[in-house]
Amino acid sequence: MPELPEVETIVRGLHVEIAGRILRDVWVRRRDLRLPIPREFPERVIGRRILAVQRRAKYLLFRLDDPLRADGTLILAHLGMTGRFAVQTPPFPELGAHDHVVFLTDDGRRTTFSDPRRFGLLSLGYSDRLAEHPLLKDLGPEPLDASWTGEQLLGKVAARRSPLKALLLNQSVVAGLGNIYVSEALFRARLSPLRLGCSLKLVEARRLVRAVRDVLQDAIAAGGSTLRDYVQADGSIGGFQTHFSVYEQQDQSCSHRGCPGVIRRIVQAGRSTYFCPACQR
DNA sequence: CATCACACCTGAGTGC
DNA sequence: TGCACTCAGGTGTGAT
Repeated sequence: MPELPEVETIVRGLHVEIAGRILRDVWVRRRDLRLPIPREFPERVIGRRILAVQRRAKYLLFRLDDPLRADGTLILAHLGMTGRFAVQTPPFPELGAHDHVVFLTDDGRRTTFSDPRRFGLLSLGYSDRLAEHPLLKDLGPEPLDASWTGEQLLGKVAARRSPLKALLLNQSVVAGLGNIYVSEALFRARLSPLRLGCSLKLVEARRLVRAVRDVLQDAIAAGGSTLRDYVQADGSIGGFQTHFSVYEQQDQSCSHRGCPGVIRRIVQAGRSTYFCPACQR
């Protein structure tokens, strides 16, 4: 489900709600997510204070204080397709079959991690060794960082014979994009998802970088996109799904000024791609 | 490498 | 109502 804008929205909401709180108890009701939750998870986090909630790619990072380390422990979470975090205030609703982990905080509230499909994960790491973490070490640059440039992108894809769609989905090329925002960014950059990496010119790579950044920023400003499962930390839905230019817009006319094209849906590597064959070249 | 099929798992929607 | 089937914001593996 959640791509960078959805994760960023949830992270910001969680930071406001639970940063500064102490974890009084943690219930792991089901361990077998995409990766098993470590057995020592509760003992490692109970009693710790949440210092901050941050994001790297599509991972949520909960930084915890830790009297045993100069720079502490952290919880890594990935939402997969259907994962969600919800901060709840008493009286608490009954827990459901998909509420796999419950965090009780010292303010009397609780935060639940739910994930019907169990493609998500919860793991542990150390703040001072983030870059070496097995789940993070191969991730590419953050697209919203100023250090990610057209030159940087071109350096990664110039020798590749994969289509741009696949390259942008590849988290080691650039981190955080998923199926929605790849289609949307390629549309804004007027580049065909079928173009191969090795065909990209510098001006096009720069255009693509700008388009990726613009669409991600617009989506974050709208609180992300809700198709089916995604909700913000407070349970409200996102707003960007009404701004899609191409995603799930097949047979609609192209929204680029003066373009006579019609949006098409194709399948690349088993996943839907939406684009305008007329203006995306 | 690159591409594809397939796997993980559940729920929603559709057509008969 | 039931059943079969398709599809879904992700990621990883193994075959070719």
